[in-house]
Amino acid sequence: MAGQTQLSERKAAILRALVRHYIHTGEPVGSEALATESGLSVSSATIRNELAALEELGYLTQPHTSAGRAPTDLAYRYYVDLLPARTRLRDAERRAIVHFFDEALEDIDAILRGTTLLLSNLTRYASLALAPSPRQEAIARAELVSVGSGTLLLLVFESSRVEKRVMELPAGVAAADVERVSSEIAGSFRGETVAGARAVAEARSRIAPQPDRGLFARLADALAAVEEAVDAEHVFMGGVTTIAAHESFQERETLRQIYETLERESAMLRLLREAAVTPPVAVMIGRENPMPEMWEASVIAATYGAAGGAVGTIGVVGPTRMDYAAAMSAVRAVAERLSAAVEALRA
Amino acid sequence: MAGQTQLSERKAAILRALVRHYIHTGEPVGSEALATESGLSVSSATIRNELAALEELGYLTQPHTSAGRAPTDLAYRYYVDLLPARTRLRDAERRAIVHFFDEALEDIDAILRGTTLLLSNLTRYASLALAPSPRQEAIARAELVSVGSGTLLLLVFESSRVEKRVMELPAGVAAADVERVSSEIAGSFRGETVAGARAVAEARSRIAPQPDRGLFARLADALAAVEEAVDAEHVFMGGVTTIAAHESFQERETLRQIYETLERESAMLRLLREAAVTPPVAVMIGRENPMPEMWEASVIAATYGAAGGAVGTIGVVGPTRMDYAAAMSAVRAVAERLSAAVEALRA
DNA sequence: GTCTAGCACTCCGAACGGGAGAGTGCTAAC
DNA sequence: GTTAGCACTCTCCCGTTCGGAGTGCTAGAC
Repeated sequence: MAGQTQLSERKAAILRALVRHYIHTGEPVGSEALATESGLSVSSATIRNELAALEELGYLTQPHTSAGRAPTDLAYRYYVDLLPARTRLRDAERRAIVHFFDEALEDIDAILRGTTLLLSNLTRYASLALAPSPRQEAIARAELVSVGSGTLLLLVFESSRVEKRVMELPAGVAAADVERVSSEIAGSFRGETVAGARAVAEARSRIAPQPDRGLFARLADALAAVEEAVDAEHVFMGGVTTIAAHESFQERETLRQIYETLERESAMLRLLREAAVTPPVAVMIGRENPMPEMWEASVIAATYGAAGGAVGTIGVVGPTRMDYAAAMSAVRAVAERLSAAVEALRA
Repeated sequence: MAGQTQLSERKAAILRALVRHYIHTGEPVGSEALATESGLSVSSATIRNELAALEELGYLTQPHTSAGRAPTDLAYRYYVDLLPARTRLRDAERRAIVHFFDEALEDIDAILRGTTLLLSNLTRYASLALAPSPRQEAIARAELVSVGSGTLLLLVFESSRVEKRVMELPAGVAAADVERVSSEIAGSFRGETVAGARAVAEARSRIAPQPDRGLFARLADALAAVEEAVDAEHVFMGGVTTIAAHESFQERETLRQIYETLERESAMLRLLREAAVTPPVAVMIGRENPMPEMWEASVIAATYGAAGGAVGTIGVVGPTRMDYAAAMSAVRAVAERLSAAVEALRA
């Protein structure tokens, strides 16, 4: 149960070999197999003793007395922490990534949508991408547009992202008033963040003459709503179905819960945010996850973004028995390329 | 195998009772159960004879010789075609629908997103919503906005939908030129459809003086791209996970295929389009579906939209053993309310 | 003291075989 | 045409058996 103890070199070697083996086969590993694979020249009996010790330390579990051992989350954590900082991708993977980013670098949303597909093709896990939040971003254009249904507040950010919000107008506001306020905010919101724009609108809602006053109050409300919505609205997912293929998720219920959690965008938001605090690649294994529904899954995440700009997050979700080495390098490589692509978009 | 034969009244009654029973229990139905439930006063032996005949006609299958019978797609089709045009919703369902549409009638995208959740809560099936394509819709505002990454073509439609497209500018175009063309299209695109706007841009690209000429050519390209993208980009889904709960989808592979198909937006687009040709509610049962991956599933779809405006589609996807009566009335009721809501948005 | 060979033991999972239950098809009588 | 009766078929469940995998322990070797 301790787990913090420094492992002997031999225990470490056995543990590494076991995790590697288990990730590969998915079957509990026996002492015999480890004796040949670990590279140590000791007998299976010795391995058995070490295995019992490792189980005592909390690294391993036994499904039943006469089965081999499987890694616990703690073992995966140990394994991941010792993984080399960067493993080489396969050529095919490199090519897929390069090829993708050579193509259409249109619009950030399109890129991210594509990125999720790329990532889930590379890893065979579900993948997620979070657009950089424009909270910190400067507004390039703000205006009010009259459409059939009412009046639309339109915000265009420097990253070319567009946010819109339908506003209810207070009574007694004429088209000309809307027009006037629209050209006012075109000037006064430009270069501001959403929060800044809201402050401006609030200030004006206190001092402007009617009917502008009421209009500015509504504007402040709409901006507050944009601030709220801005994070949630841009989560992209891809390959969610691929994880159904992994036999770790045999119980329908686990799978259903994971799907359901994936479907709740806000949950994913939180997940990626929490996961991606450790650069360059963050790994969250099984029960390390704050959400109990995801305790059978692991998340690998990395942030991306142009230097000095807002950051977004990408990641994959798979079974705890995951090919961490491969997934981590894939996520990392894609994040790096994606950062470059975002950088290019700004130029 | 024929299936087109007119069924005797008694066969029809038995078939109806069987389908109803099977939808309820999911178990093959025996002659005994039907004898009591069908309302006919005949013995189970008679029913057995009729069942054998119905099987011969292709309406029923037997998992094995000593099991009851289950409906084929043909039986479901027969059952659905005889369903009353409109069945009453439960009070709780009515209330859920009314309640939802009383709330936030903000923005069409938000409504549709909510609608998918509503529908899947009502039916316990996966649900889809397709936004009305703005192909036929009038442009309320068009403009060019300079952002960090380049120039953005921004189109606001009367329904408050916004489409954007990043444009590469030809060499030798100054900010002032963009400005000028932007105010020109603000006037000339207004009230046009996307196709109309493209025609305008094309015409101008032939006769305008440089540098506007090149700019209009790019504009025409961008508008063509918008036309392409406009259908695909607005498919909403909800409750995709709920269908995992239905025991009809026990084989993981079937479920995976369905998920995968649902994930392919273009496939869903096609599906809903094809499904929703028969008003008021279209039903596509099992193998009636053009895509083999969906042969284990049924789709119920209905169109919605403001009178005279573009139509969108909503629908649900569930197992062929589906509560058709309930699902059809739910889809229908939601589509009607949704039409009213869309109508209200326009006013 | 550490390692190892050997062995008894445990447990799972596949294979097997009956027995109950559900439902059929058929036959013969009404 | 309908029905009671019955033999038959098939599945599903349950208990049993049995081989295999892998363990823990002990006693001896280094």
